[in-house]
Amino acid sequence: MPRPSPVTDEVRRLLDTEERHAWSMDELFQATRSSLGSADYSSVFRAVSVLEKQGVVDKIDLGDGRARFELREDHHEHIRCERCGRVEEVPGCVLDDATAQVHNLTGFKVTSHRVVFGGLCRDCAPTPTLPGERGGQIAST
Amino acid sequence: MPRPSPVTDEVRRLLDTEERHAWSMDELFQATRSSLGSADYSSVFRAVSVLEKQGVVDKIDLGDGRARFELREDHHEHIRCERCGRVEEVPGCVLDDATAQVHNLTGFKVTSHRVVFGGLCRDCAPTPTLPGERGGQIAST
DNA sequence: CTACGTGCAAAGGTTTTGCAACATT
DNA sequence: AATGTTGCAAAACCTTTGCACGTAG
Repeated sequence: MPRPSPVTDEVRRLLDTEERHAWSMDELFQATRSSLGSADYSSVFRAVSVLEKQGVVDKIDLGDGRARFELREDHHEHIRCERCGRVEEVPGCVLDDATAQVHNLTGFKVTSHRVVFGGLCRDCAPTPTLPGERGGQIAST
Repeated sequence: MPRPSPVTDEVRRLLDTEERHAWSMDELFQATRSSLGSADYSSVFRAVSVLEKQGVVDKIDLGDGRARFELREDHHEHIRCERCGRVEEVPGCVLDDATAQVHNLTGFKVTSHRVVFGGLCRDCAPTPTLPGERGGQIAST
């Protein structure tokens, strides 16, 4: 395997950095290009795709029209500023006390929340012997 | 204002129908075209956009890559079958007992959930006099 | 030579917009 | 005439893929 993988390496390094969460493809692309001087969008895309397949990173959708990626770590939710788009992490699982909790944990003034559950409907669930049980794709608790 | 607005009227009628929730643009388009015999995608799109601006419908993102629309009614979440894509409503706010609750309410075998809070970060929140406090929207844009 | 990472270009899918034609007020 | 609705076509976005080149093993 070719040794020089500047793009892939840099993408991995960036993701490992705690500075930012939920990187969008463009942010990752710009950052990589900035670090290396140049880089192609598709290369960054493929690098991230590989990391995703390897289970190293998760692809998340915050509802702003672009995919975001971050290291697969502890379970947590996200909070996105409706004005500037800043995205931060909401540590732990706060599906309980919700908003108040979130405010305490992030300092954000919570104005909305969006929840989407995933599962198998009545028609799909009763399937004879599930191949291997599909775990939560997007998020799980 | 022109009286004949077949597309807009039909879109509105369809949305008023309880039969389906979270219509995707394509579903709305196909249904409208089916009812009227013909209709243009952009016309349906604009009709929905107007309804959205008027606050009659909400645009929601279930994370499946397409926008969905439904009448702005009581607060509720959604659950989407990971196999067939069927989307149904999860009545009430179940941010508390979460999964168990959802299962009881929908019959779906809940395998995942995705939560995204929206709000104003520390830098944006301290803005002079907020227009009128935004209630729990759905956040998009 | 073989395998893989990269760059370049282009394709796909969905969401938006420009513009002219039309019908009703 | 004025205005809002449509249809048709094309643009804008973001995501994804095909292909050829180049390098290290």
